Amino acid sequence: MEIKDKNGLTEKEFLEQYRPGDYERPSVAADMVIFTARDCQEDNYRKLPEKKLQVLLIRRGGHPYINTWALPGGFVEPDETTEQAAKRELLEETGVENIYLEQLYTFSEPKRDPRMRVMSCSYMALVDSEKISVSAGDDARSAEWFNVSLKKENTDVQSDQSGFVSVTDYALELEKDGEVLTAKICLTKTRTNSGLDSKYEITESHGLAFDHAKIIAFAVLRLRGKVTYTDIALNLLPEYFTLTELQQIYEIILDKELIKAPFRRKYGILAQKTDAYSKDAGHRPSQLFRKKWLAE
Amino acid sequence: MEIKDKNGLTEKEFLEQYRPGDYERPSVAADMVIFTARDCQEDNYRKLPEKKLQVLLIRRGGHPYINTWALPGGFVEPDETTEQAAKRELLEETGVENIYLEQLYTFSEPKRDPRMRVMSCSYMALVDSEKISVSAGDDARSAEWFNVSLKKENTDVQSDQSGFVSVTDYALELEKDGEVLTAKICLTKTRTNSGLDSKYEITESHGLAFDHAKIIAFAVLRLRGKVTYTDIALNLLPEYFTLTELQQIYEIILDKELIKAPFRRKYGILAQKTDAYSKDAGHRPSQLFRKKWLAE
DNA sequence: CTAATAGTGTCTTTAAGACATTATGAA
DNA sequence: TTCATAATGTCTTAAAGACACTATTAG
Repeated sequence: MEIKDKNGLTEKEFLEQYRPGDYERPSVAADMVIFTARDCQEDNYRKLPEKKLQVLLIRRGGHPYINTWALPGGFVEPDETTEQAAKRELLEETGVENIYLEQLYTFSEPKRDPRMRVMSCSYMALVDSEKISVSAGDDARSAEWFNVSLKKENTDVQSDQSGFVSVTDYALELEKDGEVLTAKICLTKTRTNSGLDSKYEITESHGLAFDHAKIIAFAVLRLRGKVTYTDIALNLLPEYFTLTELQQIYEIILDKELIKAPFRRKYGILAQKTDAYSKDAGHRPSQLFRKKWLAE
Repeated sequence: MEIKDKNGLTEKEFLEQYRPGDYERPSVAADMVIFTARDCQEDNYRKLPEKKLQVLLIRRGGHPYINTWALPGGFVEPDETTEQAAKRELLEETGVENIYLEQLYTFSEPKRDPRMRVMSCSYMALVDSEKISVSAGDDARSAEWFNVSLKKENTDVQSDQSGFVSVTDYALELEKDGEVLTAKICLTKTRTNSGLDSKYEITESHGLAFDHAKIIAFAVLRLRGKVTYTDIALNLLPEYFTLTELQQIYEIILDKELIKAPFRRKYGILAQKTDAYSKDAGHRPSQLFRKKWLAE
């Protein structure tokens, strides 16, 4: 009981005679925003090291955007999914496998790459600093970790009867050993009666290739949005950690200080007590915990 | 002060001589899950009409998947973004413009289309039923609204020291005038110590083309996830509505009953009182409200 | 009057925010 | 002993859940 189409072909026959048309197709790349959280040096032996949120960038050796910094990524091969491409790139770039990976957004502005049309299916990866340090330097390319800061600069809301337009400017700053890359991203939300337009625009970008400032800002905002209602933050911690470290992770992602007691009440459920303690801290030792992922 | 690359070319010279390689590229389509919420008939003159969440599907007239139902969508043209393609298709399919549109996910399994490689950049659109009824039938193609139901069937969690595997089965049911399309989607989350894999698989699909059951399930879950902390639900309502209608929208999205008083406390802020009232209701009339979008 | 929804009051339970107190170990 | 962090107690405030009560209309 094969169904035939208007040309009298079965599905099998149709597929055998099918030839793809010769129209223009885009290239598709998988680009990654790889985050980690790392301790900075602390001069005072009593003080805990401060943590910084970092992102991995690669120095471009050729045109376009020569000598600027870009997100790791590469083209999706014919026989792999975008996710497989991202995992492959991640392994090549950092030597790590089996880490948290989440698709972010597909950027498709026709002119985002001056060479030709390249869509970017972007991913966010989270990796703990211990894994990274093991495999650092596997690749000869100059990949470097930059401290990330994304701050809301000002918001302008104009509303009337049928909706509103809100314009928010974000300042992105990436820093490594004194080298600072900056960009400004403007998020415009236009809301009419039944209808919303959300548009990210790069208004300034220094030292970053393509539209990667936008992708990084998007990733930071996604991470910020998810951290309070998921267990995503655990992915930035090594196997054993203290509750203060867990809190530090939240603080660098949300870019604000949190109060200890309620933090532990809320997020303590993400940690499983062990009977080990931190040592040589210059103050009272802290109990070590392991990850306790939320079920769901 | 033009920077030259290793071949001594400036960026401008490089771009002028650049020729894209002749490797295989995927086609990219924009597919849409268009939701609306519509009243069903009610026999009892006293009772309020029940609302149903509906999705727009198009009957396929040719191979592959002939005579099954598919999401509206089409290929992305060389000079447009995926979002512009989605908006164009939306206008062609439903005659409506200027509605809520949100990118969902890019599906890229190499064999998801048996003809050739087609990536699907999927979008979710929300439209109020009044807009739709005006423009219904613009297109000669058989596009129809199906009632949607997505239910979690059972979850199996196996956890050990280093993580867990959770397997959840969802049953998707789409119904129109007695015609029922069904599918089962299995969501497997594999969590190892630092590492998460989320995989959607279609284990059964009757009457739906391609991997569209997966895309629809993804959209319903996204809508469910966002409805409690955004004002997204307002997009499914016409200009004037009652608070009970607002509550009905939440109930059909979340697929559970809500209690009136706390619902109004929480979501009443999304509505602006007018001095009009509903009429001919067979019971006490209700005050009409307009949308009051959240600032942010 | 009746059936059904509209609209609001309030009690209980739970969570969040803010701050204070005590404990502990290395130099 | 001192400093800085660890760990926990508790008071206040705000939100969520549950349910009850009164109001109002068409038929």
